[in-house]
Amino acid sequence: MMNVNEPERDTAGRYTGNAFLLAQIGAHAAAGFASRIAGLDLTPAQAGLLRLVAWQPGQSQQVLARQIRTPPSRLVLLVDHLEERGLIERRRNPDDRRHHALYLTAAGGQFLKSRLGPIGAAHEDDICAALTPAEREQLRGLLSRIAAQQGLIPGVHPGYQQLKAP
Amino acid sequence: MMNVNEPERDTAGRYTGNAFLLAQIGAHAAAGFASRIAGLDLTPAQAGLLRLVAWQPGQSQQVLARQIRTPPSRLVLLVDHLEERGLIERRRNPDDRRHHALYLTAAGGQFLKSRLGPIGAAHEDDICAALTPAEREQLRGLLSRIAAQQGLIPGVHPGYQQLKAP
DNA sequence: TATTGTTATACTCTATAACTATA
DNA sequence: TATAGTTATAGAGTATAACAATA
Repeated sequence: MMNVNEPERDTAGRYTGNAFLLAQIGAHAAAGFASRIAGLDLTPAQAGLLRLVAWQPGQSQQVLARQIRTPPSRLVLLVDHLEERGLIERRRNPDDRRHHALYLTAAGGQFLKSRLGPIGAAHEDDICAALTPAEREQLRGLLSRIAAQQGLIPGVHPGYQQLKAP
Repeated sequence: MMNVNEPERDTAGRYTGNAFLLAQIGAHAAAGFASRIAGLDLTPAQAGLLRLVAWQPGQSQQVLARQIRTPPSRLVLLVDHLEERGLIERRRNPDDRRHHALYLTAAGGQFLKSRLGPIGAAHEDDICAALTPAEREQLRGLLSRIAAQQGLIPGVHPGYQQLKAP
């Protein structure tokens, strides 16, 4: 068995451990997705927020900002863009008028279903082109367990915020 | 079987396809690695370049810049930092004095082996904590095939450059 | 004139901090 | 006084373009 103190390397000495492959393929997948949705005038962060609002309608901006680990000031700009396009809307909470609850509009729901959905499916199919359906399921199982063990929130992609060294 | 035109979602409607999981876990792994090597005063890009020079000694900056898809002007700063620390060195090519060939120094080789290596191994072990040794091998097989099919260069992590829409 | 490496400039993105309004 | 959201400012990081040396 391989020495656990040495990272895996191929015959040319290049590092090919799972962590490296995940980072490499993950960046590739993220870049590919960004490229696909650029035609929709959306950044990955905006698309992620749109999905988040769809899953959790009525949340305040503060709550959402904490979930994706981004400063509230950045969230404002993301929300601005989506609201200007009519995909989501801010509604003032009558009980506490400081809060802006976010909701998906009808157009936003339609956009999510007819535009973003197919793009996500095509992207998924492209990334997994090398694998059989059974292998894709197998991969999902392994990745899901890693994500759960690492404490990642399902469906929530934190913007690449830099982590302070402890 | 699942409709291939619909992305995979969990019971709460959250997107959990392989492409999303790869991007999510990949960003998490990259951030974790960045955090680990921050104590060594290295960025991921600098660490990647250091490894690249170790694998391919004597290459010109132009060639290396093309490989990691970064502008030559950015490479200059990365090389500057590594050279100031004595980990790599520029040598003028006597045949064509325009070229600066890059080589690992003895200190650089030592650093790679005794500092970066153990950190990479510990990181690998952390990311794969949820999996058995057999499952880690299984994952490596699946990921390697995806990387090959997607045309990713083994061991080369392109800095997160933005891809222009086609 | 073309190419390598470098430097200079400008731009984008993000975070920090000040500000307004509500409570 | 404290909190939600917003706006303003500043900083880091990166790319584009100008530049100097060499061919």
